[in-house]
Amino acid sequence: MEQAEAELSVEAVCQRLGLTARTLHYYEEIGLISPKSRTSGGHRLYDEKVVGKLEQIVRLKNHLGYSLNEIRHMLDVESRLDQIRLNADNACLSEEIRRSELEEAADMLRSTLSQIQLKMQNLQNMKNRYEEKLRMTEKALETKKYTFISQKGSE
Amino acid sequence: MEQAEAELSVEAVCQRLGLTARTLHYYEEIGLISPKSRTSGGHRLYDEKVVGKLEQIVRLKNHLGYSLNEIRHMLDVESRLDQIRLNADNACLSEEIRRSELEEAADMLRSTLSQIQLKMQNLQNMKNRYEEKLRMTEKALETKKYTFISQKGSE
DNA sequence: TCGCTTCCTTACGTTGACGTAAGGTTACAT
DNA sequence: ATGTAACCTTACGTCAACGTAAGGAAGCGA
Repeated sequence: MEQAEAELSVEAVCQRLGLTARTLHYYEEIGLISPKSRTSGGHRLYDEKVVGKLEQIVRLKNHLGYSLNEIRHMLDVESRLDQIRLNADNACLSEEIRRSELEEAADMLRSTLSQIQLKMQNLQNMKNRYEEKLRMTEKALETKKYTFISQKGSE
Repeated sequence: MEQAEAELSVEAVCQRLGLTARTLHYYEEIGLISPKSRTSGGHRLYDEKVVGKLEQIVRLKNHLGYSLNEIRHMLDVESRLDQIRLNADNACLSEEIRRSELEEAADMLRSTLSQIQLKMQNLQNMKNRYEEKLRMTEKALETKKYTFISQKGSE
């Protein structure tokens, strides 16, 4: 189906995402990512899937303030969901086991979603707060402008 | 105007916010907060203003993932704005200086707001993503339920 | 094959945000 | 006055998330 994807070197991935090699190694150490393969000499080779994962990691970490532990947890849930979906129509485990896995995943998703909801509320509050402050500051600047002008040369 | 506010001990503040004394000390060390006064023996006394500030710090840190450095920066901008507003109608500095301070503050506010905007977008994306996953998981559970029922006792 | 760059592993260093322990002082109820 | 709980300062410990340096192997264009 997919024709052999381009294999990305460490450098290529780092440049595209603004990360360092050390960061990739570290994320691999703690089980967040792993290279698709290695060269005969042991050099890591990544694919586009890893790049997408890394993008998500960066967003979750930098913009949303999740720790790498939390992120791993979230990614684990996602991959387990994919896993379940994969062998859903395919080979079959016990119905009960599959059910409980799905329930667990759903719970995690709901909890994550409520966390996100909370964060959004906080962000909205912050936004309102700072917008108000900005309005006041701009208003102050407006009035100052007038006094400034009227001082320099009236009319 | 304000009648002497209740003075809060370290313990009182910590209990209300779920923080430790060490945290208060640390925040004081790095210039985030400071006690309103001290007892003759050197014990710290806080007021309600500090509590509000701490609440904001906690929100910015835990929910929005800002570092204490970034937070100090934001609080600095806010307090400088208050400062400007205070001696706005009161004693007067040079108009130009005041203007440039206001401009600077406005810039910082705008940059902070755009950061917040970005975070909200990211959060919205995450939310959509996880809602979709949740929907699919729930759908899977629904269909499983039927097969489960029809297996056990049809009708 | 040579030279240069990229990459490997191993391992110690660093920074932020506190935790924790020590040794002594202050506040307050009895 | 006294016990004890809360507090003080000083200082070393810790954990996450990498940075950085060392010494050597792999890739690769000329």
